[in-house]
Parts: sequence; C-alpha cells; structure tokens
Amino acid sequence: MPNSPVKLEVRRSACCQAKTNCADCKVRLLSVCAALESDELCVLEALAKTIDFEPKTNLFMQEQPADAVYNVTEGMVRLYKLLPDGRRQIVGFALPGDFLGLAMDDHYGFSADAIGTVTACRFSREAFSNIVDEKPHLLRRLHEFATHELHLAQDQMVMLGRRTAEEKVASFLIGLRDRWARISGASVTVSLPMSRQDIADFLGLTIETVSRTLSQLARDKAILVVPDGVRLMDVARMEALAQV
Amino acid sequence: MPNSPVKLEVRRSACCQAKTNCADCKVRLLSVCAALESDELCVLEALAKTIDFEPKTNLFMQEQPADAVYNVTEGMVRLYKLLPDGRRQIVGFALPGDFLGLAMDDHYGFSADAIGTVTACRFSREAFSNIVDEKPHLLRRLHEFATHELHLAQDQMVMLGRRTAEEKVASFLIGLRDRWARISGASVTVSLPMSRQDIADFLGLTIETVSRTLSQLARDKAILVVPDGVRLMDVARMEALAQV
DNA sequence: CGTTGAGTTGACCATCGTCAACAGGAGTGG
DNA sequence: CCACTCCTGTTGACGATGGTCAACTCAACG
Repeated sequence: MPNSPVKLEVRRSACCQAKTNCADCKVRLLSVCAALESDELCVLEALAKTIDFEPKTNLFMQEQPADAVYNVTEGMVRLYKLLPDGRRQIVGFALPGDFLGLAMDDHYGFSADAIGTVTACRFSREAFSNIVDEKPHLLRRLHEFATHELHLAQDQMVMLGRRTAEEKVASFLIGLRDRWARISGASVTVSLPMSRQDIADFLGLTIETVSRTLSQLARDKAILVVPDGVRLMDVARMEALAQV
Repeated sequence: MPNSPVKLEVRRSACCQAKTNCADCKVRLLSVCAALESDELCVLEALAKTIDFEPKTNLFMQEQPADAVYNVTEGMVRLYKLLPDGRRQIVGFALPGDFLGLAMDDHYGFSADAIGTVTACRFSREAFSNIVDEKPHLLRRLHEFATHELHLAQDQMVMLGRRTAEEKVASFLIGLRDRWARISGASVTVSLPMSRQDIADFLGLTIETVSRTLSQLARDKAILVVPDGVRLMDVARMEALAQV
C-alpha cells in the first residue's frame, strides 16, 4: 500500500534573524520558557534567534546532525518520518508554544517543514544543552514536555491502531480544536492549514478516504467544510466519535 | 567488572517485599539507576521494594491515581489503553531495565499487566519524586528514557499507520530480537511470552491476521514457529521487511 | 484561456476483518 | 485411563472497510 512519495522542496528559508524579545512573547507561558524567571530569561534571550520560515520550507531533516532546537512561536510545523519507498507518517503537528528538540539524540529523529509561514526561536543545541545543565527546573520543564508528548504519542497509537476512518477524522478535528483553544481561545471553527495529504499521512489513511469522510460528515450535518478549515456543527456527535 | 550476573534465581511469592540489593541488580546498567553513584544507590535502595507479580496480574490500571513507579527487573509487562467499547491498543511491552512511570501525571496513562512472572522495583511516587528533585543527573537520565520512549512511540506510529500486516509482524519480531539482545545477548530465537491477541493489539491487527501472517512467513521459510516464540530462519528477508 | 495542483467523486478491488469450524494441550473428574 | 471442558491458536469462506486508479471540478496563476 505504498503512498504517494513526498516530493521535498528544499527551499532555503530567508533566515530573517530579528532581535528576540521574550518578555513580549505571546506563547511564553505555554512554552518551555515558562520555567524561567525574568533574569534567566535574559540569558536564554541572548542565545535565541528569532527565525521566520517561508511556507513549505524545511526546518530540519531526519538523520541530519541535530545542531539546533526550536521553540515555535507562530504558524504550524509538520513533523514526519519517511520510509525508504516514500511512504510517509506524520508524527505530529507543532503549534505555537511547542518545542522541537525532544525526540532526538545526536541526529533528528524526524523531519520538520513549515506549513504556512512559521516563526520560531532557534537555539544552538550546545548552548541550550549547557543552560539546561545549569537550570534543573528548566530540565524539569523539558521533561514535563517530553512526558506530555509521550501521552499524545500513545493516544495517537490508539487512533492509528484501533479506530475507523470516521473516528480518526473526528478525533483529529476535536483534538486540533482543543489545541487551538489553548492558544487562541475556544471556537467551533477549526483551522486546517495543512493539506489533505498531510491529514491522511497523520491518520494513516489516503487522501481520498479523508476527503470522502469529510464529505460524509458534512452530508450528515456534523461539520461544514469551509475554506482552510471546518466548522463543527454537531459538536456532541463529533465528540462522541472522538471519545478519547 | 560491572557484569557478574548472579545465577541465583530466587522465586518469591506475590507481593513478598524482599530486601532489595541494587549492587547485584542484573539490569542496573540498563536502567535509570545507572545514573547513580554507589552511595546514592543506597538512598534509592532504601526506598525500593522488590515485588513479584504472578502471571496475568495487574500492576496498575489506567486512570488510577499514580502513587508508584516501577523498574522492571525480570519478565515482561504489557502496557495498554482501552477504548470505552473494549477495543484495546497495546502501547508497549516493558522488558527488564524498563521504567514505568514516565507517561503519567497524577493518574496512570495506561494499564499494565504482568505477562509471565514479573519482578520489579517499586518506589512510592512521592519519595521517588523527592529524590529526583535532589539529583539532577537522575532527572537527566529519566529525561533520556522519556526521549527514548518517544522515539519508540514515533516508530510505532509509522508501523501502525503505514505498514502492511507482513511488515508489521516482521518489524515486531526484529524489534523484539534487538531488545532481548541488549538484555540476554544476541539470538535468532525470539521469545514470545505474550499471546497472539497481545501481538494483534500491539500491531493494530486481529488475532487471525497475526496467525495467518506468521503461518505465511513460516511457509516461506523466513521463520520457524516454535513453542512460545519463533526462530528467525531468513534473517536478511525479515530485516528487509522490517526496514526501520 | 491554457496549465497546474489541490480536492472531490465514482468504479473497482485487495487487504484485512468477521464469523465459524476445527485442532491440540492443559486441567478436571469419573 | 478416558471423557470432558476450556483455552489458545490455526485455517477457511466470505465480506466490508478503506485503497487504487481515473475522471472531473475549481481556483490560482501565467
């Protein structure tokens, strides 16, 4: 069941490196940085470089030496692993506040692409590692994040292994709604900046099945497909299908 | 010098809390405890209780208050999540050296059952948490473990989402062979103490498909099904199917 | 306007699930 | 020792879910 091989545009981002201002950071309290006092924040701030990534550009590739970690502040990043024959599994979507650099040792364990325009704080791995050694509470925060990721990963296993296409799609939409809620407040409209192919590769389905399932849910008046997203019409029905 | 495996197999009855002797622990260097110096080990040793679990007994249940963490020293534990309607997804098998207590906050994120007889070191969560607060390098070690778990979880997502039944089974066998190798040395015979149902629930398949796939691999002379395990006959073929 | 790429829909099909029968081993009791 | 049940695992027949292939629409863009 080979999936359409992913063609990887290796566009270099126009690395605009602005002065970072953590105090004004919109996602600070959601991110790993929440562990830090304001004086410590200055230390981190000195190490951070704010980088904008253009849509469809690559942050890093699986198997590359992991020389940097990132804290996403704006936009959405797809994280994925490729099989030798081109089949792709998206292991997660990173949203503002998410930290990239947990599931890696010397080399990145997955690839990461900006979906739309993405802004992220970049830290050299070495510098970040040093500061973590000096601040146990930052390490603790990092560990909390890793633990949370592990939770999500295990929920995703249940999703991939034991749920039907309809349940997968509903669960995906509800899950994304809840994650957006933490960032920009509750809403019945779920923004879907990623392509159908991305959704399919996240849910272990094909693009056709995702499309058909969304159409069916729309026909059943459970959702309304709108440009770049869906509006949840029958929230109870969708939550029942998603039943975590 | 570190590895003088003690051959004394002492079978204790269920819930018999014996004196723990970390210095002799067969899996110490594989486990989180490897982070500790011998004097620190004594502190941990005082907190640990060695517990034996009879086959098919439960270590803890999903949603229960997480009042203890465990370090498996012998046997195999299945970790699983249940959906309300009874569908089950096994999120992992814990082997000697594995630590249970990463993917949890106040409540366990999954259930855990002993498959055969299991021996584990039990720590009260509070006491363990306190010692972690005092020993940053133990926290680091814990974080390394979490990171490793996350890696495995992401590989499992690729497995569940993008591999065929044959690839899943081959990958499972090769993966288990490699994990056993760390513990008891390399071998072409892979011990399978878990049931077919467990394998199915780990791979997102049914018991029938697992059975059929094993039979087919045996017919192809890639494996030989033996009591409580399989012998890998065509290792190259199996590794090709498993292609990580 | 033609081209391209994303998304939708339909027809068909294969992989894997469902249902059912059967085999073999362990335990029990006569 | 056999008869019986129970349990796990295997195998076969059949079917459904979701994949494959292809045609089509539509918007963006030259």
